Amino acid sequence: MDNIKRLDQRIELLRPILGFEGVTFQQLREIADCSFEKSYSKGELIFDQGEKCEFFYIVMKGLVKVSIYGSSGNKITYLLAGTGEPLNLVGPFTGNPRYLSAESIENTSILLLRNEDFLAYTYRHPVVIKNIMSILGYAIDSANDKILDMIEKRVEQRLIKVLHTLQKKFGQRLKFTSRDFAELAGTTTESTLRAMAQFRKRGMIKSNRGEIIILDPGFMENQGFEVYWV
Amino acid sequence: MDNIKRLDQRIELLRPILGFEGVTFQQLREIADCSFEKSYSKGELIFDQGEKCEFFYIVMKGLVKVSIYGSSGNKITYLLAGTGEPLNLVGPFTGNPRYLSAESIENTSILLLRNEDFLAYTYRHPVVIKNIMSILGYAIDSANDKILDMIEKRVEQRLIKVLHTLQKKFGQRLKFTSRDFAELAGTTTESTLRAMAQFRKRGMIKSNRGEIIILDPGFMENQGFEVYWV
DNA sequence: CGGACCTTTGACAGAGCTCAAAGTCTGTGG
DNA sequence: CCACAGACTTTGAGCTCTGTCAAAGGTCCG
Repeated sequence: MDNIKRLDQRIELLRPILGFEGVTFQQLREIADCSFEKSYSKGELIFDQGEKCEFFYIVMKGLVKVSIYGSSGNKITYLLAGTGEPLNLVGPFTGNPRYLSAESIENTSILLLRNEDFLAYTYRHPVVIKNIMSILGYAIDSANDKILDMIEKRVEQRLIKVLHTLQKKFGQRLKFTSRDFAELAGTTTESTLRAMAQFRKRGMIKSNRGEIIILDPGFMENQGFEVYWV
Repeated sequence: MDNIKRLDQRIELLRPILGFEGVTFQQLREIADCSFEKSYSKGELIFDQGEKCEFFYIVMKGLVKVSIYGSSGNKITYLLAGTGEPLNLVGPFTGNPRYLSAESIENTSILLLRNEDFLAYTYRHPVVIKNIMSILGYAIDSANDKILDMIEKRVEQRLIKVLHTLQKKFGQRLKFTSRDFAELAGTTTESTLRAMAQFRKRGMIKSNRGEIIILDPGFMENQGFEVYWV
């Protein structure tokens, strides 16, 4: 049956995340049972800031950008979530709106769980709570780190850090536009393009429309750069 | 007995925080029983970044500044914790080091609980988990908001926002140095001093060494400024 | 084909960081 | 009780990074 197959897929998606490894198949099945899927095409809005949170979202396929808009049209990217990554860890607990919006940047399918279903389950597994706390800790540390970088690092250095971060997560071929990089580094598209021109001159990268290829992965590694958490 | 009195104090400290209201006296007593106190004089380091976390810290009396240091000596303040406020919500769950250090900025006494004691207790009370998640959510949103403000707001505006925030928390008389304000707004002492000179000219504030008095609280209220979470 | 989006580059201006020097306050220790 | 070192405040001058505005060409999609 196709339905069974689908359920299996969901179970395999859930198992490796948040500490669900230790959980029995039967239990995972229960939770997978009351989940459902939703598809979004490239560029579609998944949720917007200020909306109440009713569901817990996990990316099944594709790529999602979670970001924040400033009052003068600026935007920063807070999280890039791929397969198996959750979009909103806090929301299900409070149900309250957050200052985050999520947008698919590829064709994406999302697994949704009602808050209650996710929570009922979570409360029974301390290790899941622990892992969520740990992730939120990283998120906070990373955000604070970015604030510091805004103060003491220049655009170029922040961009190298962004490239390094993305390389660790996605490999050497990064299919993002300069605007995407700018939103990650907290700068403008123009400054990003200028910096990229520099990097190209130095032989650090190669670039086509909508993608950057990192030529010398070792270089950034050796710089002693920390990575952000995205 | 003095000991009984002390225990009562601790219980009264714990009750209003994190959703412990609903908890019976007996249970609070249990947890207060295995806590202990520690005193720090002004300017003392309570914990440093990179240390493992063994205890959950709550401020009993005084004021604590939780901050992060950058590689070139910069520093930003992440949290100002007064009576009843916890210093490290994530630490007890993971035990892992964070990028945070805490320093008393008044003579302070802290209530400490071993991670295990705090957690054992917490896991039994979903409302506590929920409240912790909620606080962490605010912390993340606030940090992201600060990043946006670093991009699109000028030093003056960020400082007004900081003053507004502190006013809400501490009232019109703010006993902080310009360096403290700078660390909150993500700028330098000099720029802060210059901005404060402006505010003084405009009749918004009055200032002495080590304190700022906000003269027109309504003004900031009406500006439609959001506040940070500190 | 046309519009939308992305890239590229130039010129310019200004916010604010840095360095510097001097004055003021405070509390610690002799 | 006084002196002095350290911390805080104040203000100036200069410089530079980078955001803003602008113009033009390339690419993709409907």
